[in-house]
Amino acid sequence: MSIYDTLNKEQREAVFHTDGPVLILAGAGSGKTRVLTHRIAYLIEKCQVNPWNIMAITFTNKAAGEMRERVDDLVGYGSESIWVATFHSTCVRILRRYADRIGFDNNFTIYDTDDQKTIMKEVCKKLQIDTKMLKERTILGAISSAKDELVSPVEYDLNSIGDFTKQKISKAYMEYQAVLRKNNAMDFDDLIVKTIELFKNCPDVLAQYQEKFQYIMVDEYQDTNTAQFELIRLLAGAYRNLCVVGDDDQSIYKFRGANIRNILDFEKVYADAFVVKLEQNYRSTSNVLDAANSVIRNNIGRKEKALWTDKEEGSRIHFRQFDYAYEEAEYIAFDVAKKKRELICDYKECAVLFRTNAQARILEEQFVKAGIPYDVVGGVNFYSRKEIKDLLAYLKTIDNGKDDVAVKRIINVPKRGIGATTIVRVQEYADSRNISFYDALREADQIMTIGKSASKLKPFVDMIKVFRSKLEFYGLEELLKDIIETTGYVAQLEADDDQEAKARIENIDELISKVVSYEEEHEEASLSEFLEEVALVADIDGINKDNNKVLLMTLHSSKGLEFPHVYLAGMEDGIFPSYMTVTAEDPAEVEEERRLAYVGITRAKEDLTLSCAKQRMIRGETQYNPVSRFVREIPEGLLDNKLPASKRWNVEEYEDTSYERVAFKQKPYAGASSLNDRKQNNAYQSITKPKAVLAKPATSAVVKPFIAKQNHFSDMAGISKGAPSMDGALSYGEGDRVKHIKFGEGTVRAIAKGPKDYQVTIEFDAYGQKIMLAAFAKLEKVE
DNA sequence: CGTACTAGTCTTTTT
DNA sequence: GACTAGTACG
Repeated sequence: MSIYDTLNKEQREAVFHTDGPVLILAGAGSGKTRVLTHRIAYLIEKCQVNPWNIMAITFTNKAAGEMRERVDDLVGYGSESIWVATFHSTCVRILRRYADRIGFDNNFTIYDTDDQKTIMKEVCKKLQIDTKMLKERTILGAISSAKDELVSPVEYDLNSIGDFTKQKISKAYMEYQAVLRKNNAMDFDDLIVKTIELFKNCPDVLAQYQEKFQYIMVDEYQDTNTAQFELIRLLAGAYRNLCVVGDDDQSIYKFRGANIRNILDFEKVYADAFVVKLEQNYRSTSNVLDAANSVIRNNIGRKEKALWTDKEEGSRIHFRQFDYAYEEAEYIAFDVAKKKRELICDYKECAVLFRTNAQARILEEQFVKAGIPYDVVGGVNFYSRKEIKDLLAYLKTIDNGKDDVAVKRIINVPKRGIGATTIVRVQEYADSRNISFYDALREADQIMTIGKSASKLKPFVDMIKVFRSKLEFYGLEELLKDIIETTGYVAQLEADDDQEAKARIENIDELISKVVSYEEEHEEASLSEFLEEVALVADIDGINKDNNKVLLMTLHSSKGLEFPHVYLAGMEDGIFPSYMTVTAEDPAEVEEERRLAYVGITRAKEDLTLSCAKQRMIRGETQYNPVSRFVREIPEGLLDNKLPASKRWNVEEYEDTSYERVAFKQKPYAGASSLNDRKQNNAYQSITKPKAVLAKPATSAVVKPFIAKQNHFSDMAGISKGAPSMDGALSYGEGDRVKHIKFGEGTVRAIAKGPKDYQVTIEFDAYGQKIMLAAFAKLEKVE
C-alpha cells in the first residue's frame, strides 16, 4: 500500500497532475496541506524531480516549517533542499544576492511600520504636507496599496492629475522611495516590488530562478495580491508547472491588497489549467459544517461549492448571550476549566477567537483569575517593543551604517545628552554633503553649527566602530551582550526598579535566548541574516504546539489552524461584523466579514461556542450591540439556545431600520491603574444595573473555579430559559448503559442531585470512572 | 536638554 | 481605555 492510497479521488487527481498549471479549489478542512505535501512527495519519489527544483510558497513561516516536516515524514530525505518559504522571505533571499543589481547594497535593512512612519514624518515635514489634513498613515496606506497593485511613483503621479490629495500623496510617495533608497532600506511591500523590478531589469537573474524553480506551489492563493501574482507568473514563466491552492470563501485579506480575481480568473490567465475541487471536509462535525455553510451561503459572487462530511453530527453549536463583556470572558474561562476538569479536553485543544486584538485583554483577565494557562497570539509584536527595537537598532547600525532611522533611534538611548537640536544640525550637514547621517556623525568636529555638542558625538561613533571591529571574531550573542554591557542599557533599567522595567529586562533576556537559539540553528549565523529573519516573523510563528495552553487570537491569525474546541467571542453586530463594515455603503465589506466568520466556524473540529454580550466597553465607550447577524444566519435548530426575540438590544424592530449604535462616553477615572479601573468600572455599572454587583466574581474563584460558579452562569446568561435543560428528569438511571461523545460507552454507577443539576458517576469502559454534570455531559442511554 | 503632564487619536484585520 | 506626540517647565 502506498502513501497515496489514503487520499480520496479528487486529492489523488491533484497530486498526480504534476505538469502544467493546476488550480485546486480546496474547501475548509478538505486536506489541502495533505495534498500539497503528498504532491511534493510524489514529485520527488515518482517523478524523480530534484527537491532543489521545487518551491512551495506559504502564508506564514510556521506553515512553511510544518510543510517541510510533513514532507520529511513522507519521503524521508531531501525535504531540506525544497524551497519552502513565505512570499516575503523568498524575496529577501533573492534580494540578498542581487539587490546590488538594482542599486541597493545587499545588506539593505527592512523597515517595519514604525520605521515607515518615522520616514513619512520627515517626508511630510520636508514637503510641507499638513499632517492634520492628510495623515502619515493615510499616505502610507495609499502607497502600500499602490505597491500591492504594482503602481510606481511615476504611474501614480500620472493617475493623480486633477486630484489635489492624490497629488500630495504622489509627491510623498516619490520622496519616500528616495529616502528609503538613500537609507539602503526597503519596506515590506518593496520586498515584492523590488524583486519583480530585479527580474524585469535582469533577465539573466530571472532565467536562473526560472530554471531553479521548475515546480511551484502556492498555498492560500486566495490571499495573494497583484504584485505577488506577477512574481509567481514570472517565476513560472519558463516551465509553467504552477499549482495554486485556495478557497475563495476564505479570502480575508482584501484590506492588505489581496485580489480575489487572482483565484477567480486563474483559468482565464491559464486557459489550459487543470481544475480540481476538494469538497469533502475531514475536520468538522456535520453540525459545525452546516453552521458554516449556512452562514457563507449569504454571500453572493462566490464560486458555488458543496462542502460535505461523513462525520457524525456532533454536539449542537452552543450559543450564550451575557449582560456584560466580562461575564462572557468569565464564562469562557470557566467553561474551559470545566472541560479540562472533566477530562473532555486539554487546554491546548481550545482556542478563543475574536475580531480585534483589543478583545484579548478582558479574556486574559478572566483566564488569569481562573488560573488557566493561555497564550495570546499577536497584539504587540515582540520585535516591536521599545527595548527590543532599541537593541535591534544597535545591531542594525553596526550592520548597515546607512540606516539613518536606526542610528537616530539609538544616538541618545540610553541618554547621552544629545538633543533634538544637535540631531537636526547633523542631518542638515549630512544633507548638504549628500552623505548618510552616520557618516556625518563621524565628521562631527567639522560641523560648525553644533558647537561643543560635537564632543558628545565622538564617543558614540567610537563605540560603533569598536563593535564593528569586534564583529569579525564575535558571535551574535557576544555582540548583543557587549552592547547591553557597554551602553549600560539593562543597568539603567535595573536602576528604575519598577514593574515595567522588570518586564523590559525579561524581554531583553528573551531576545538574548532568541539570538542563542538562532546561532544554534544556523552554523554561520550572520548579523544581516538574523536581522532579516527577525523582520519577517509573524506572530503566529511563535506559537508552540507542545505548550499545553489555551490560545487566544484574532480570527485572522487563526486561518489555517484547527482546534477541537473553539470559542468565538464577541459575536455582536458592531464588533463582528465590525462597525466600519456594517455602516459601509459597499455590501462587499460585510461579505468579507462573513468569510471571516466562515473561517472562524470552520476552525472547530468538534465543539463550537458562540458568545456575545449586551454591553461592552470599547475604547472607553460603552456600547450596546445586538447579536451578530452571522449568528442569526445559522438555523436555530443547530443552536442549543434560542436567540433573543428582539434582534436589537433596546430597540423593538430590526429589519426596517438602518443600523444604529447606542453608545455613551464614560468619564475617565484619573490616576487609576488598569486593575483599579476595572473595579471602578464595575462599580459604575452597578449604578445603572444593580444586578452586576451580584454577578461580580468572588475572589475564591481562583481556587475552585467552576463548582463555585456553576449555578451562577445560568443566571447570568441573558437567555437562561433556553439553556440546556438542567432540571428535567434524566432519561437514564443507575445501572443503565450510556454513551458519551468523547468517552464512549459506560455504566452509570451513581446519580446525585445537585442544586440545579444531577452529578452522574459513570464507569466508562475505556476511560474508567468519571463524575460529570448531566446537563453538560449529554449522555445518551444505550438500549 | 530632560521630564512630566496633556490632548488627541485610535482599531478591524497583518507579511 | 491605551498609547503617542506635543508642549510647558525645570
